[in-house]
Amino acid sequence: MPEPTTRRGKDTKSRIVGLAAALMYERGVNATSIEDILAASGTGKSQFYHYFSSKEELVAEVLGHQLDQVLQEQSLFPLDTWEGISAWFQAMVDMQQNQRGYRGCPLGSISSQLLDQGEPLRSRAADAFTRWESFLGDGLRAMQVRGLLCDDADPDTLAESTIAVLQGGYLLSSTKRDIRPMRHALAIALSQLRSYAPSSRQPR
Amino acid sequence: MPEPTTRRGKDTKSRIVGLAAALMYERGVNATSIEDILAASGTGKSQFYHYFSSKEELVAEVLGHQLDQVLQEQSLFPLDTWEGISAWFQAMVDMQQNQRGYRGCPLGSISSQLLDQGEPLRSRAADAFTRWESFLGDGLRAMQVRGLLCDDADPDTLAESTIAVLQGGYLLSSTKRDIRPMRHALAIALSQLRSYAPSSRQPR
DNA sequence: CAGGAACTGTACCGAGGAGTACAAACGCTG
DNA sequence: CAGCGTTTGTACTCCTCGGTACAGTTCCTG
Repeated sequence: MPEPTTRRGKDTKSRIVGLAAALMYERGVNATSIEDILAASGTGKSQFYHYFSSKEELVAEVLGHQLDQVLQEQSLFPLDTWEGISAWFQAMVDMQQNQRGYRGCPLGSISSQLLDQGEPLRSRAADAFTRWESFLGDGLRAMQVRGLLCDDADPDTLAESTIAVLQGGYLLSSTKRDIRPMRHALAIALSQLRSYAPSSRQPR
Repeated sequence: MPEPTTRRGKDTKSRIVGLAAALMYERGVNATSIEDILAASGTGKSQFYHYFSSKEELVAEVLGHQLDQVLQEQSLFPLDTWEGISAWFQAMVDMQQNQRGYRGCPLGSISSQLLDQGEPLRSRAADAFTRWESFLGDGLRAMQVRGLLCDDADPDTLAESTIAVLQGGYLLSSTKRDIRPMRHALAIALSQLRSYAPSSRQPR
């Protein structure tokens, strides 16, 4: 629990979190032992328990790390234009199929594994999703101000639904090792958003 | 691996699978030990290893059991009418919030936990989803024949997308312990389906 | 160049869980 | 009722993994 003060300490701790995130993303949270992480990061147990009181605490930090990753990737796209959103969707499809090899959403896959891990972790996962959504919600709000989105659209609800649909696509695509469910899910999400564009005014 | 021949044997095996399914659904696959299952079902280890060669084989059977449950629930609704689909969606929302206490989709939650459990289980989960989808796909095809769905709609793709959106709703709602994401996701799924109804003919 | 705090190495402990051994009991068939 | 395959009870082994103990090293500060 003591935060590292020296450069060396900070480096060690962040190396542990980074490697833990990568391994847990690949193999799953439960299938990743502390010792795996320490071996991969070239550190010893005493370092680990110097910075983390338990595995649970590590998982909490990994969750935050994954959220940061997701937000960082997302910040490459201007989520306050239709083109930006389309590009973001397309990029997620490309990554899932190429770099990621159908391993799912970096945030979603870990979150789903925390549902049965007791209360503190579950609510942290919920917070992570909410923060992700508010990023997208902010973009949608900006579009609303500029008249790209109807005034009666609720940006936060739209954002939440979009992330939900996205997660469903990730799950099916990971399970089937087939990019199509994700592509179709994102197409649905986009058409849902677009149905709130003032031009294509359909009654819902 | 020997299938039980006597009534007593069949009963024991199915009791094990049923209890295992319930416990794994509640606590997660990894958090459910063989001994937990045996204690709950009042059986001993020798029975277990008489009927299953490993925990992995048990999990495979549990997956099939959950698929059966889902298909059985679903068969209560006529999935070849708009009313039937609406009622089915509504029932899932109600169950998730009441009986199930936000524990997710009986099939989806276990499937997501099998992604990192190696190849045989992952592909079995994929098959389970596919079989679920074809159930819905059959209903949509029937609607198509009766003119309730456009001819240019692809029932199987629509079914897959619907299940994907549904899973995303389940995940967000379980994580947040809030029924709204699931309700909104299902609303999106329904409006997506309805957009293929001949009456409300919008270009996509 | 002390001296102490931050950091690191290594050996160990205890719990739990998957899987095995082996013997006993059941129940159908002849 | 004798015999044999099916089913069941119990005790045990082996191993992994989270967590602890304790000693050693680094490195900044005065």
